Amino acid sequence: MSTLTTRANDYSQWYNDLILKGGLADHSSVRGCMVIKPYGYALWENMRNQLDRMFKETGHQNAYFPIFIPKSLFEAEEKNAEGFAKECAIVTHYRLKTDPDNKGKLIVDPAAKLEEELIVRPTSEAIIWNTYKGWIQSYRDLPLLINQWANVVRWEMRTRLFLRTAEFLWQEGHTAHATKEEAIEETVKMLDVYATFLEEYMALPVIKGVKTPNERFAGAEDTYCIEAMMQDGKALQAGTSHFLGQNFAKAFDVKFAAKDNTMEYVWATSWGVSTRLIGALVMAHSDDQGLVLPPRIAPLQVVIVPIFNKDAEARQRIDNKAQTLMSELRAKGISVKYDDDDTSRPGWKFAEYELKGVPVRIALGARDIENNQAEVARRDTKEKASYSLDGLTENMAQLLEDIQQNLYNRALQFREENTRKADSWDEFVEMLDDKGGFIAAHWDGTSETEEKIKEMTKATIRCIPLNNEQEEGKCILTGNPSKERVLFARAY
RNA sequence: CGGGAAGUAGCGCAGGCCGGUAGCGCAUCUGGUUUGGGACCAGGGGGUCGCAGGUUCGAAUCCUGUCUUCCCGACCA
Repeated sequence: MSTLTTRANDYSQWYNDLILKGGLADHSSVRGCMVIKPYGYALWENMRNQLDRMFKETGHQNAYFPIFIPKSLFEAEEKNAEGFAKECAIVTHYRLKTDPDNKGKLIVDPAAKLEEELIVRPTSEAIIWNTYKGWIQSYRDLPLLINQWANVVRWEMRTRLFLRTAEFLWQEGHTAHATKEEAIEETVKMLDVYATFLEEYMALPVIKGVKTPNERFAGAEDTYCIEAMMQDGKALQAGTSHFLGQNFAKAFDVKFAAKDNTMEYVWATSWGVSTRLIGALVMAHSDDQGLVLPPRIAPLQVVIVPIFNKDAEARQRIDNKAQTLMSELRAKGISVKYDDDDTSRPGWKFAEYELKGVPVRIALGARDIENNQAEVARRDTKEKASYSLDGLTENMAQLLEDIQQNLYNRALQFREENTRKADSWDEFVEMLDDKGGFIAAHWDGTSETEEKIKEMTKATIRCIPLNNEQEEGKCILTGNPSKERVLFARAY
């Protein structure tokens, strides 16, 4: 019987409790690395499968590149290398040997030093563009649309389960195009894919936008992003899509023969989302009773809990009905579990499945069978209602859709309520400290001002929203002229 | 890398100041009664107290060193 920390009491602790007690992941004995447990991994698989489908529908293919990147390749694109240099794990040796001074222990064999160090990939542009050089000769080879599902390592100072771990799972798309326009189009297209996925499957509304130069991916010309709002009013960058220009093509000398027989550098994009999305999901929808998972990606959509009593015949009737119901639901493509485990009681199960965020719970007892009904509880609102057993399957399919929609609406409403305009510095600071959330404010467009605001308030420019309304105004800090508002927030 | 906390049974913790050979709750196992919101009774099992030294007749406890993890900052998806 575990009690969860409440959101109001300690939001961070609540988040940690949910991940650990909800069975999504555990800390491991490796600093900053987590073990993703079956339930968490099932969630990731559902997300991954859907994204993978969407990538393929937009013409991409999967491939796999090495986890190690020779240092000389890694440093080829200077800005990219610089950006990641301070958080890289590096392989320097390839062999251990027994310690002559300490039986049973191993030491790194100094004789097995590598000629050239290998970088454990923090991102794969380098190794991929080094490979693309051999794949691209002509405009006929373009566009090249590749995605990879992989793990990467970033040696972060401070880690948090799912939100920032030293090793994480992600996908990284790496595409090559003949023209700048086409590459930009791809960048935006994939941003849209991400936004669609988050909104339709994760029930999480996002703001699409462009990063300021300060926040741009190392080596990119432009970084597009989707930003989501968590329940504590902080922003979370949920995905990025980069227009890389010709930076990597130049660094790795990837040219193609154009139709007019001239040699040109290839245009590139890269885009990714990671297991961080699971953190976003948890922080956006869950409550003090546990996880709340959107039906479309929940590992388990419906759980049937039988309420038995001493009456063996009644037990048989309940069991039969539950089995029938289960196969009907499965036939409709709904994932369902019948929990007839006799070692724990109904009340325990109710609490457990609430903790796990299962969207719908059906309780079935002798009383229900007699009345030809079932008690249905939805996780999002915790409402309970009696449903007739006739047509229950169809109603459950509809209920799952309703829950999906409700979660989205709720998150959208929350974001709208917590998005404000600030027109002066005092107002800006007050809103930030008082309410948090997104603040739309004028900014003079300089990195210096952005840095200063960050230092003073810890708020960063999350993005310049796409299709942003143009409006004359004055920078909240400097008073210099500005043509549009940008979105500020404190962020994860 | 700075600041804080913690390592004792699977999990959560007490014991430590005042040294005497380890305890509580949950979980687990056995038997039984139960089952509409985290059941109850009875019995049982499980720990070289993070690691290495030292002090002592004797160390979870005192001393020295060391490792690790977590939390808060700076860095980042």
